[in-house]
Amino acid sequence: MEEQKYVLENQDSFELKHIFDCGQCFRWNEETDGSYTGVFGKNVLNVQKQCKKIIFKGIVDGNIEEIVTDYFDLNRNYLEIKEQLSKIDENVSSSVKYGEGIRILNQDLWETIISFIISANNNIPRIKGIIERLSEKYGQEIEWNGKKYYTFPTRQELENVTVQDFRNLGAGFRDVRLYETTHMILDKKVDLDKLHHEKDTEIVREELLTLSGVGPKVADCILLFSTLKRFDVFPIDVWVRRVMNELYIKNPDEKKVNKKEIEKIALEKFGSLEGLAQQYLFYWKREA
DNA sequence: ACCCAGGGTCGTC
DNA sequence: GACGACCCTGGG
Repeated sequence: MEEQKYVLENQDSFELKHIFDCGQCFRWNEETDGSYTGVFGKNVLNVQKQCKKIIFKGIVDGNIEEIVTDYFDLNRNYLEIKEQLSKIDENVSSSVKYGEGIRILNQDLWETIISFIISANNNIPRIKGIIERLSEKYGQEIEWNGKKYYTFPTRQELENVTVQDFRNLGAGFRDVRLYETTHMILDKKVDLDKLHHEKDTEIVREELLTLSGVGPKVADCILLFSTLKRFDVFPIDVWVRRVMNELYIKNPDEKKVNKKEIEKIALEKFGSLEGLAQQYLFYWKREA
């Protein structure tokens, strides 16, 4: 395939570091020139920002403008969202200012499910390593500029992968979960296409929770970061627990903070934008 | 050397 | 509903 290029001018709310380091994705890496390269779908893409210009180029399966517009959520008005969130209080306002260039990517549902099962009780360097090895071993190779990249394996490509194979990739105790979930999806015990057509977030959530290795936190991440794209969820991890406690609850023993209490406050304060609020607060707290 | 924590989930009580 | 166990890696 031929390299394609697309240039975007005067795009607001688009900072590479904010988008790729806010914890929503695991396959984007910074180059020495400050640009980022990543693999998604059958695409290998490099993104760089020069002043107000954003330059996308790479090996892309389809029309680059359409693919980029969809993946980077370019049709959504983030200025309006940020304005609404900033009205809530000083803290949210600071966090929004800090991560003003965040965009929530439209990532493939299957890839997001597997990636966040791997993320459980794990750290980011290791998560990235496992996903990279998984792709190298079972995905398709794409060569670009003399470098080799690998697509994230499809569910069919993982059909014959054993529990031990997952363990050998370094997945640890998540091996069984990955195996079971892969087969539940292959057997359509959970039908990913149907999930996209279901409107009620709570029903989709219940369905995701039947997957092995998917608990409340992982389910919410899948809902927020994949093409399911729900903002009425609030993934609670150690960082969000920390920041919510510091800002609103102020319990001296952070671990004792009740999840229900966090959820209640989040819903009251952030309403239907709670997923986005979570992301700004998470990025703010974890980076600073 | 040793301990701890990391974008949690699961089985057991 | 609370509690410990779980694989593995990096950092103090």
